[in-house]
Amino acid sequence: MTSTDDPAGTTPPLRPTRQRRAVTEVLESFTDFRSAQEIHELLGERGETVGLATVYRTLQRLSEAGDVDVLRTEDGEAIYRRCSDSHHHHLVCRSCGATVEVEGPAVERWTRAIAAEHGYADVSHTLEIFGTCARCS
Amino acid sequence: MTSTDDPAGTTPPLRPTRQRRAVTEVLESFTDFRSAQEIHELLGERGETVGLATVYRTLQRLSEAGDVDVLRTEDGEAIYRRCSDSHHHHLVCRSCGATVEVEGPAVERWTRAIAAEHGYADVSHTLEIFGTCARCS
DNA sequence: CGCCGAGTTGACAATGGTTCTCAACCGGGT
DNA sequence: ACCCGGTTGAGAACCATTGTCAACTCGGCG
Repeated sequence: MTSTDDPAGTTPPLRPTRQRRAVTEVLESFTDFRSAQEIHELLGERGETVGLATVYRTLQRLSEAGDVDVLRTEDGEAIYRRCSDSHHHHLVCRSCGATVEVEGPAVERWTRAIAAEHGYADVSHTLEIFGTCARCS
Repeated sequence: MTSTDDPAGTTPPLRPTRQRRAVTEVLESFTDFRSAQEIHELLGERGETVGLATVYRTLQRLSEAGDVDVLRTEDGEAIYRRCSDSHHHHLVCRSCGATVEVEGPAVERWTRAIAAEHGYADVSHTLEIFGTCARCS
């Protein structure tokens, strides 16, 4: 739809720079989703100097390449995490934010089936459940 | 966690003004998701003069009240639609954006069950499936 | 019927995440 | 060592969304 195509096959070279390495390394240091700005801070704490713009650009590349998953928080912020950890979803309380991590083989199977049915390959998905927790209702 | 509480019980009165009526009417005129700005334009086309800020505020109230569903586009824009249409999810091609609407009673049941199991009430969820469509792979 | 107070509105400023710009820089093939 | 194109960083630019605040409206009351 945009110009994200790649007639040749793979995207250009992609040079392994200090900054890119730093970002992918930090991505290894946590397993949940973090915003670009948080990642930028983590880099700072590590003593790595990487421009915020670069963090955004790198994260963008990585997500295009399918190396990181991207999600949007309720207020529109983008959050990232490296792909393929124990895959799970979140059950979040709308009013107090309490979160429970849940798994469901059935859903995993279902999404794969649906995707296959429509000819989609290399499937992934995001699923968030919202509700009011016992304490808040 | 935020200040979205309501010690009294229900949110204040909520006056039925021309603007609010206009917004809910426009919401009836389409069944898919539209951005606040698009809704604002639609209002203009209808000859209704409603401030953009008011559209945002109204949409916010409506979503808090559970009268409209909110979603985030991939680039962080919020899109709205009045609730309770045939509930469905999207299967999106990562590379060309081609989208298919899919349904799955099983998932609906599963999310409700999981939520109940953890004591969460008033459940809703978001689910997006990503993959590479036949044409792109 | 006119008056009043709280809820609402609209024009505009302010926010804040994300992207763009562009000159300086760096990696690596020759 | 040299060059060229990909990369970076600082800051400006974007743009959706929210805050501000004086003017306005609804609806109950005297």
